[in-house]
Amino acid sequence: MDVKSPRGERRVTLKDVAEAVGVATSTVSNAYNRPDQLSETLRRRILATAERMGYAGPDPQARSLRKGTSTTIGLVYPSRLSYAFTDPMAALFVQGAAEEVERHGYGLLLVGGPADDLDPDAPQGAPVQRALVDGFILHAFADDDPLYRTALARRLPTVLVDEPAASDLPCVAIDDAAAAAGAVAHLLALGHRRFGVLSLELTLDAVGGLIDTARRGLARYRATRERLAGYTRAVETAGLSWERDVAVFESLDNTVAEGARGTALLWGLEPRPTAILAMSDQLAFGALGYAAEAGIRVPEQLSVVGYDDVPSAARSSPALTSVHQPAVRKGRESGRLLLAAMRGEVERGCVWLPTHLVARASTGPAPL
Amino acid sequence: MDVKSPRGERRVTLKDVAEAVGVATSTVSNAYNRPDQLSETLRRRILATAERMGYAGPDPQARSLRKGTSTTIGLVYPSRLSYAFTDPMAALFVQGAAEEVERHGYGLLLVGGPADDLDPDAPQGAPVQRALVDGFILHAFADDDPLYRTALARRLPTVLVDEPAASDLPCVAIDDAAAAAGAVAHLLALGHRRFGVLSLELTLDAVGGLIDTARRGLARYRATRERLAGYTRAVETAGLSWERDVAVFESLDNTVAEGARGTALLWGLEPRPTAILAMSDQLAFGALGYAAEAGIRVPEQLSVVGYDDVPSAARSSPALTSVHQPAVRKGRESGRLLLAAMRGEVERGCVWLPTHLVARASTGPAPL
DNA sequence: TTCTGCCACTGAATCGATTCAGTATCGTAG
DNA sequence: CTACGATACTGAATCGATTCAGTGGCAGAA
Repeated sequence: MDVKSPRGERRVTLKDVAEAVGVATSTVSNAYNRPDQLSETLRRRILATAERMGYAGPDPQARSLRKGTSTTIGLVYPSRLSYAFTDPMAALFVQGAAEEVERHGYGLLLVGGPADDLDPDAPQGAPVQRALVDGFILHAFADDDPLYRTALARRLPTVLVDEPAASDLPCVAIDDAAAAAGAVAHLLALGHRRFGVLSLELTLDAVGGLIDTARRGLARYRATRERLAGYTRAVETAGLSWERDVAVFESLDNTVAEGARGTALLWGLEPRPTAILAMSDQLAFGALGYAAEAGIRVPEQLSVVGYDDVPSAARSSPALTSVHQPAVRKGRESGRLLLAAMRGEVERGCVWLPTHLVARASTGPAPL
Repeated sequence: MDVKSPRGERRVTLKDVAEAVGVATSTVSNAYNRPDQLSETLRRRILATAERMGYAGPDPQARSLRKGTSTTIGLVYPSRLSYAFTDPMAALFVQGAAEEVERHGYGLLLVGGPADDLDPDAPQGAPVQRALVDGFILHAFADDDPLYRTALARRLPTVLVDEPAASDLPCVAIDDAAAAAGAVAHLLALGHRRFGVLSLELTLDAVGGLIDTARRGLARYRATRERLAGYTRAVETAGLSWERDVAVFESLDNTVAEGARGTALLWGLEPRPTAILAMSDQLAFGALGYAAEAGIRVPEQLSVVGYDDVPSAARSSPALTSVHQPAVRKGRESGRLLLAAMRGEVERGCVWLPTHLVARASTGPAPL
């Protein structure tokens, strides 16, 4: 009947221990949680009995219900978790968030979107509805992602990352438009006049491939939207045309393979771009990979600018020029803001983190 | 009084909704969990009322207590989480574990060791004792880590990763000794006769720096121990001396900086090693970094072999020769085994995953 | 008409702890 | 000798749901 205990032994509870020792359940509870409330001798006796009986300690679930807290914070990704972690950026962000929350005794629960190929007898409902957490960090949602509303419906303290469009919730972000414009400025200064953009997904159901000007305005992810806006502004300020001089490839996911595929398409255009603006280092690595494979010399024939500046960008060959953003700190700030919100300290407005361009060997003067 | 609701409105419960609609609580519960148990009209009315009252849905904590499950699995690291995630390997492992468990509707809770610089009024006790999970994946513990016992004391289904020494629990691992020996064999074939090892921590309280032969035998982490054994075997089989021909640097943590520091020390030895055996790619990147900085030509003057073969190893300059291990698959297998164990399917013995050496540009013939 | 079976819903027990007001005991001070 | 304050422990209420054995009503069959 009971699958969990094949031997049929019912699980030992605090009550069992209390009966065995001959004290009230409250006393056993105190033995674990408030040692000052009972004599040291009794406490030792209780703990020894518990040990002997195989009592696993106060059940976290019961405690959690009674105390009204789970000392866990939820980190929510719009996609499947396994997609979120294909980019080392994700690890850096987690590192920062973990650093902040674990210092305050909190655990970090990774929560993904609903899976499509779900095991038929898996529990129903979105993971975000079932998550045992005291607060949420919502990471880079599309404006119209239904999961976003579902998460907010939990009415828990919440922090938004890269998604300050919506509302009066605390948030953490970078000035993506300015950062993107900076990347263009760098290339303009090197004489580039024709660009290829390797874009992240624009919408929940990304189409992928080279996209027309109309679709460029449809981005539902704030970061993507802002970066495109930044590119546009910088390009047009320089007297160039966003439509004529910039080709945009929308990738289906943030992977090296997609970056390579996009670069192949962009390189096949006529006239061909002299520089690639990638929205992540993963995509940029794909560009470098395709170039190496196709015998295109970087930066002599093609310049490449990444985005994020993950640690390995400095080690690639050629070393990748990239827009640096403080990933670990982003995680830390998210955690900090959430913990503050949970203490009831309302922090209004966004925390804007600085970025800067790191010029390395993957960019150079435009070819004639 | 109630910090969570600054406006003083008590939180809305299922009972409140039931009263408002005029039905039993069980009916409201059914409206959420068993739609077939009530008429569609009543269900709609209940859901609408709940929405209007600002009911956040059945409380996960209460549900969790009642149902006796949390649909969450815990991924436990011996150190602080923020240390675990300094290596991209960690992200790949998480990716695999997440892929497997989220497909079955489970969440993934990251659990770290107890923090030292803890916030004074953080909840007491190790996070592992408070974790709201249905099972544990224990990642690369030292044999004598007390946290290990604490985790087992929870008496939950458990899977061990890189730690099959202990017991009859299901586990996932690679043949570290053979893999390490393979790295040595590659270098021997290239004519190398004098080696420097960049080792991971040997014990919970690592000392760091160059270590003597006695300490080499003290490794408490299975992976580290096995790799050292593999190096030893390969070196001695070739007629060389483990003590005379191999210097070992123990790093304090798995970072590029430590790899560089270790390489500097090894390079300063007399006679100097012609090849570096690193126990992680992070350490190996440190070796490459130091070499570049010190003007040491790789592989002409010094060969470097990494371990793990993370994706960026293929992109470094020079491209890193490394022992490949299937990190994502390791995560997947861990998840799979744990879910099986939770279903009561006992799988005996370890799952051994294959490794292979990937030779790239960072290794070459030994200098004369 | 009576019986059977189904549908839609109810009530109470239960999950395993924590909390807090309250009681008994005892040493000490007045 | 009484009163008082500590100290050590008890008992019952409570957290917010889920579950399951009922109950009543109604349609269709006998």
